[in-house]
Order: sequence, then structure tokens, then C-alpha cells
Amino acid sequence: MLTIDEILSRGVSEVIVEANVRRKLNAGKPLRLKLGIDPTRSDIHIGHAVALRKMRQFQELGHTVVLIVGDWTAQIGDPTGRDESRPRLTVEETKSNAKYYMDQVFKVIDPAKTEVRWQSEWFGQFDLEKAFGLIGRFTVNQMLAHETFRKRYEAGQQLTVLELMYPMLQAYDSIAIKPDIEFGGTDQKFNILAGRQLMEQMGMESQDVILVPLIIGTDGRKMSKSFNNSVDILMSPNDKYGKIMSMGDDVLPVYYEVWSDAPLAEVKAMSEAIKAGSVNPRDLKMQLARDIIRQLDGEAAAAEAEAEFIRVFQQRDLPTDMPEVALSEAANIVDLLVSTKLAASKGEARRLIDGGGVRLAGEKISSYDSLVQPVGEQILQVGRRKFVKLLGN
RNA sequence: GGGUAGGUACCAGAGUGGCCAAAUGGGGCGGACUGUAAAUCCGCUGGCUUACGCCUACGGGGGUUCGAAUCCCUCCCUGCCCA
Repeated sequence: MLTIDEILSRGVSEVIVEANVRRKLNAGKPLRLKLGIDPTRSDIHIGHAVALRKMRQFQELGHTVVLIVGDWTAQIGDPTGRDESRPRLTVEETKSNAKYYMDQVFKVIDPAKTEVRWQSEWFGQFDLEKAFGLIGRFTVNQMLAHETFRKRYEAGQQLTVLELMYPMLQAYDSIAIKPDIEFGGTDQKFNILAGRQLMEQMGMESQDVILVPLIIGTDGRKMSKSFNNSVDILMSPNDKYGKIMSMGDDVLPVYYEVWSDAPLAEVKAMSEAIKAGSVNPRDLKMQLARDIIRQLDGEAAAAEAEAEFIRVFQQRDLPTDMPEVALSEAANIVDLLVSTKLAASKGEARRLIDGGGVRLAGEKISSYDSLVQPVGEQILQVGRRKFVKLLGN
């Protein structure tokens, strides 16, 4: 089990107020750990999961996670880091997203030590009087001090009053569930601190804060679906393995710090060894990929994904299973590529042939009018990753 | 309400009557190389057609013209400034 020192430093960017957190941890009482989840986006990637992993460590010490489904804030959309307003979600979308979200979250945290609460429990019967009471405790000046809002305001971009409500609602969640510590990414600092302020104003003991770093994507940019550099929790183990292997060498230490339990000193040494060229980053990536998948999908899946990766990508061998297509009569290669969905159109099929990317039984195809005969089993391959097994008569 | 700038392919963004299936970058795909699906380099990137060519596409609709992403009318949408 990790020590308190490790828990509070490893993969953590900031603890506010650290002395309080230590005091609470040493008091021996189960703590309530708040995490707001935003059921806006559907897929959680291993960047989001850093906070979850941290909370898991707390759970192992006997503390309770309180997951707040932000079904009201989701209707606003977290403005943090956004340079434009987000479309509002419908109630139905929020509900189905939330369920999908839960399925993923519980791959990391322990459901038995988790309490799930919905914002609608307290906001559902909020009336205007209560709303005034909440809004009245914040100032426009304060909101404009938040970089996200200020930038947009100063740039003359649209900034709705509704968006200003987001931090206030998130803050009020803390009034409703009385957490000891709130967790979030560093980008959540403003919102979480608003909760501290509100609790104090309303005569409660303020929550403390643990901020975790925003993990960077496999290409070194911020991890995000739209950059195609994320490793999603629900991806198949094989895909996760490949994604992790494709990360740039320089981001490797960051992942190690956050996702492995190897001692920090070891991670540091590793980072230097990579720079010095005395170690092959590939091997470290393989170890990391296996470790992450083991945590999310279990040891067996991790071992299998690794074996598959070695087979297909390192030895350029064939995958263990691939789609099978029956071939009853000779077919033109271009048509076949389209009908097996290896190419999206005939034009694309021809381009792939031109580019030398099409192989039948290991032989490169170079002509559009090659005929494929229906003899036995043949592997039709596009690029290094797409295979179809053709079954002849 | 007044003024003004815009809406172009997956995204960003050029193009302002023919040389435009539309520059460039990103993304994606393919190839080479490698230590890995890192990095680097090269190619491709609407559909049909083995080619000629045809069709679809520059917010919607209509028009001018031999010819329109480009000009005109109209409608829809968005940003900004002033109130």
C-alpha cells in the first residue's frame, strides 16, 4: 500500500490545503471524496482516469467516493478551457450519457465504496429565492478573474450569463454533499475553489482540494478525442496496447508517473536513460502498456494484447482472428476490396493498389484487373493493419 | 433597432467570372525506413470509369452568362461594433 506522502505527491499537481488533508487522513475517520462527473462527453480516456485512479488509492485506505452526476451543470456545459459556448444537452441525452459514464468509471474505482448522487436531487426543487441566495454570494468581478471567462470577454466573444452559473452550481454541490476533499484536473481549480469559498460563507468547514495533472496525449498534445491521441477506457485491449505503443518517447515518463506504481526515483532514472539512449523506449512502452491494460481489463487481457502486438506488428505476422469472407467465384480485386470493406470506394481501392498497399497471400497486387481465384484460404491485406480471410470453395 | 464581417471538402483556411474537384496546413490512409502503430522522408486524400469522360460539391432557393465558389436577387444562419 502507498504511503500518505506518495499518495499526496505522485501524479498530483497541487494539494490545497495540504496540512488539512494530512490532518484529515490521520484522524482515522472515513473521508468523503467528491468527484463531479460531466455526462456531456461519452468516452472516458485514461487522461480523465488519472483522478479516478488517485481516488481508488484513497478508497483502498477506506475512504468513500461521492460521484456527482452533473445532470444540471451538463445542461450548461463546462466553459472551462472553451473558447465558445457549448450547445445545451437534453435531459435524455444527459441520462444516457451518465449511465454510459458509470460503466466506465467503475473499471477504475470500487463501486462498493462509492456513493452516486445526482445534482437533480438538490437542484430539482431549487426555486428562484434559493437561486438568488446562491448567485448573490458571487461577483461578476470574481468570475471575470477566471481566465476562461476573461479571455472570451476581452476578445469580444459570446459569453452567456448561463455559463457563469457553472462554477456556482458546482460549488453548491459541495454544500449538498459535504465532502472533505474534492478531486479534479488542474483545469478545475477555479470551480473547485468556488466550492471552498461557498462552504466557508455558509458556515461549513471548507473542503480541501487535490488537483491532478491533465495527461497529455500519445502525441504530446493535450489528450483529446478530436486529436485522435487518446486511449479510451472502453477500447479493446488490443487497441489500447497499440495506442500506448504509438506515443512519442518523450511523454513516456509522464505516463509512468501517473499510471505505474514504480518508485518515482526509478521513473526519474528511466527518463534520463531514455535521453542518454541507454535503454530502448519501446521496451518501456510495452511494460507500461501491459501495466495499464492490466489495471483496466485484467492480467489475462493484458498478456493477450501484448502477444497480439508482438505477432502482428513486431513480427509482421497475421492476427489470430480476422473477418472471414466467403469467395465462391473469381472476383476482380478492386470489387473485392470494396465488398470486403477494405476500401471505401473503387477509387480508393485503385489508389491503394497504386500506392502498393494491397497484398494477396503476401504478394503485392499491382494491377487493377487482377482476378482473385476462389482457392482455399487466402489472406487479403490492406496496409499493415487490415486483414480479411477469403474462403474459397 | 442601426452598422459591419462572414458561411468553402473531416477540421482550419485560401480562392472573388473560365487554367477549380478547388491553394496551404492539420487530420486520415498508403509506402520507405526504424527501435514501435515514436521520429523522419515520400505518395494519396469526392463518386462512377483501367483511359476519354461523366456525375456530385463551395449555407438554401432563384437569376445573369457560352461559362459562376466567384456577379445579381432572395431566404436561412453566425460573429463583431453601436444602442
